[in-house]
Amino acid sequence: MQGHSIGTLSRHTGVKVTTIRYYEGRGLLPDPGRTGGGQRRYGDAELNRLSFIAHARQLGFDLDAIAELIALQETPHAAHGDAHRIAKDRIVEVRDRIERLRRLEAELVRVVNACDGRSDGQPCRVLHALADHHACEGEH
Amino acid sequence: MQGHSIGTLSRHTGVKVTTIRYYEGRGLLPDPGRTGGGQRRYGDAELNRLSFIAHARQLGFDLDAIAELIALQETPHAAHGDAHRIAKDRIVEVRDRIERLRRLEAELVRVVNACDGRSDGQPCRVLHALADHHACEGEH
DNA sequence: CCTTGAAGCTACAGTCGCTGTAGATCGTAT
DNA sequence: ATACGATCTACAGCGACTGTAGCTTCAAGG
Repeated sequence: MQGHSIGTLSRHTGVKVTTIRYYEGRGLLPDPGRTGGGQRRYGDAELNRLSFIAHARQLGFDLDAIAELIALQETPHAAHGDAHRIAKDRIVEVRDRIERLRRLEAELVRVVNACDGRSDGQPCRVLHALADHHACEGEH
Repeated sequence: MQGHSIGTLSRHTGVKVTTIRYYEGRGLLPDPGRTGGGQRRYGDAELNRLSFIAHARQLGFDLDAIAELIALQETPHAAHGDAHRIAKDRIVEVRDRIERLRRLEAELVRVVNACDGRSDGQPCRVLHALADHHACEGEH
């Protein structure tokens, strides 16, 4: 039977079979053709779309954003601004997340250093430091 | 009636009322005393524990790790090594996450730059760049 | 004392993005 | 013809909550 099976798509994209079916249910992939026995068969267009979805997911776009990007692909007009907006929003999100994680790291280091190197009978300072939010510099 | 209501605890810790009840169900908070009418009343010990949980959550510990940390608090012996291990594991996780996000940011910037500044009638390069994983430097 | 309105109660469904299961059927190589 | 892996549907479960419905209780004002 011609076309790619769902497993072939999975192997090519690294997206699990169950996840592909889930994407179909979410409307991110069109209903594919079926064999006489009811198994899905895909063409290259579906393979490309799935690659697009997989890559966008790896970049942290959520499925709604990806659906929006796909819709933009279908209507090439006026897609410029919108696609940029979505991608730029994502950059802002990522930068924000990096910043917060950096503060987190500093705080965790503080917590661990509160006790490191000691091994006397005292209760561990790590636990105390965790309870004590006031010692944090800046919010997180 | 003496003691803090669940709403008071919520206000002091920033943890939502429903979340406090959820923590109770998960065993992170003990079953509190109740008024004659069945409402929860808390003492300062519970308030402190909830603050601990809230702070640890902000630092990204999951509820299982927090349960483990609480158990360590109850048995001060031998808690040193374990508490340090948990916290240090978390630092490693956070650093790893920062690194991956940094690669992500670079990739997103690449995607946006693929088109930025142009506004002719061409289909947007952002969408093309998103489909094209091969152009990524390094994995993500 | 009585009313009112906010706050609390339980129980359960929904969120997101899958993942895992059960039990059946299909496709293909030998 | 048979065996065996791949695929099918349908649904439950994950983590960490959040939201809803339909109640009851508490505390303050009149």
